Amino acid sequence: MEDVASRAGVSRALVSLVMRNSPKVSERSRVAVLEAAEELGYRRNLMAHHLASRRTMTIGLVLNDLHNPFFAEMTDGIHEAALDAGYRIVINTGLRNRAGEKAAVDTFLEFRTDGIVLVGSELSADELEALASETNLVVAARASTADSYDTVSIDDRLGARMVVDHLVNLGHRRIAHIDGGPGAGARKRREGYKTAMEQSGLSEHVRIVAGEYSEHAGTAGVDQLLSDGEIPTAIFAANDLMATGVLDRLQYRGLRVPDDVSLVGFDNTAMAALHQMSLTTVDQPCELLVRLAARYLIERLDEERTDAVHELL
Amino acid sequence: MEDVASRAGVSRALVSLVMRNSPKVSERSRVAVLEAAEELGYRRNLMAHHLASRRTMTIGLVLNDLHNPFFAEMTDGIHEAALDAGYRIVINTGLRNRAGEKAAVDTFLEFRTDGIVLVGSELSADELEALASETNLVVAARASTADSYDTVSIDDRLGARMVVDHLVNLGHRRIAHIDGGPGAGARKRREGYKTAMEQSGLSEHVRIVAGEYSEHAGTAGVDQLLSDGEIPTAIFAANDLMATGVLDRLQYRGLRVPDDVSLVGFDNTAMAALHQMSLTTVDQPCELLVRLAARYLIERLDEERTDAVHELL
DNA sequence: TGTACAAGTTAGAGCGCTCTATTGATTGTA
DNA sequence: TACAATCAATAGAGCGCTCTAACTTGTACA
Repeated sequence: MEDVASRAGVSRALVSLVMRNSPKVSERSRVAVLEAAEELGYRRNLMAHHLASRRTMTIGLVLNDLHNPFFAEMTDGIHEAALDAGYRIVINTGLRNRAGEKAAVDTFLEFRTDGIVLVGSELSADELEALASETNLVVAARASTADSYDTVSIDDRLGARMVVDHLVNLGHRRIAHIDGGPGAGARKRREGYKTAMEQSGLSEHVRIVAGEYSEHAGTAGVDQLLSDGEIPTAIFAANDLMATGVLDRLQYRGLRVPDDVSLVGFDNTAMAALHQMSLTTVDQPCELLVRLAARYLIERLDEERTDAVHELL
Repeated sequence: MEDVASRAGVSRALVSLVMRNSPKVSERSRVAVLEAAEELGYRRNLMAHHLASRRTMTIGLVLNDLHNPFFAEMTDGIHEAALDAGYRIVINTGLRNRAGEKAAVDTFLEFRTDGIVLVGSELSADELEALASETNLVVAARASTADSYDTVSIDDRLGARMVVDHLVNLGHRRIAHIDGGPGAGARKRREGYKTAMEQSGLSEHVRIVAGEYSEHAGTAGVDQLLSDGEIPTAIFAANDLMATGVLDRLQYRGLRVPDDVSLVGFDNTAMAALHQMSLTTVDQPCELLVRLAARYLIERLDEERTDAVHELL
């Protein structure tokens, strides 16, 4: 910066102003500085910039599992929303386990990103509280009423109920559920399923198989459902990724969908829309979810809002 | 750090040593410092750390398109390889266009990541050279002979030839190709297809439809193939993501796969293995590709190798 | 008792930038 | 012509850490 300054015949401070697009620089100086920088191949050092300004203009995005298209689909929306507000996004993946998620979060805390957006977090309520006390936090796709961070989520319970109602209307009674284990929203989907079954007078048919948000859990779930007891006429998989595994396994075992067994997923990923899948599923408005998440975080950053917002879609 | 130091009854420098796990700190001091840090909720500032040490121990990973499972599948491998060597990974997506990729790269350059791994880059040879002169660079899934950066890639031409040979062996003659446009390796796959067709005496049946590495290009490609001329008996899609679109569209148009039309993809993503897809495809050893990429970058960083390595799988 | 050496610790400069307060030049107004 | 107001530019301290070189201790040995 010193070199650029002397080459342009100005002070170091002025170079700094030019690099930050300050309006109070004469056109003449601006051009001189930019030319000098170009000639010297100067590129400002973000480390130093951030250290001195105490802002990084960067948002850390932690995605639970990049293998799940649901998360991949979220990146575009948040990228745009952030860019519009002058922020940049850096992504890290939780590798679908809490330790991985913590490591991802720690990276961002040490990098001092201005805020963090967690999508589909598996952290406990206490851990989220602790995190919120250290940075600006928005949690997407996982509801909460905490007052130290914002959340944007969908009504998982309602979604599950819609699935059950839909299947019941089609005449199904033996409706099984393969759950999402520790996954975000999984508990509520399970509870929603259970409540809806009971309210439809199908308590005796409630059948829940333990799983997680992965394809493999879907295949394993099918094996378990077929190995003991009566074969259900419909399966409600806790998310689309799992449903993919379920579909695959059912066909492998010689069962046709939907002729022999009906299948419903959750998330409405692009995958579900494919002809060869034609999966009935519950739509999660990814795009909206993530745009709102970005907006709330930016509100915290730019308008210094501190009271929590909780939006349930 | 000053506060932690005085609370632990040591100097700031010692706290720094503890934070960096230096071996030359007595157990007594280490414990005292860690306790003090814990009590004060101290977390070292990576910005300052990196500024002072001139190392970030971070590798920037630029993935061309997160929607493509091929890229998502690469993250796990590189994460592990990096972690083993004490580096961390930060991801950015190129949003499948050059401007987006440049922005992603610029972020990393300004952050001063120790090196950058580009997967499926669409940048020009000149741009890559320029980039390599500013940082340590490894390019995966895109071959080159440049001597300023390393590459790890597969033989796209051979892959394409294998596809054609396979289809010819099945008796196909009207084999069409929907290409990957500006995508990494797309040109070579196209050329490989063309050469193989010619060598099989099928020059007159060479038919290439312009596309790109996206699902939508697959559907559009099918529409074009069906709208004019004779319907091909086999379609070679430049990658699996495209093949998904092709499959979807063929079924929509009432054509069965493989009964009416054979389909082959490229990449061997998890998607292709699904029963309802059962896609014939060309395997790209993602895991290996990315592990080697990480290894070569780390060699540059830790062993200060500067001559280029080019590995063709 | 003195010296040598290793292990543990520390002072202080420096990494590359920003930001506040201040100066100097220019313009507008009484 | 004098003074205030405005704009552009700058000096210099400071962001939170690392790193070199120097300084203490404690132990071993002559």
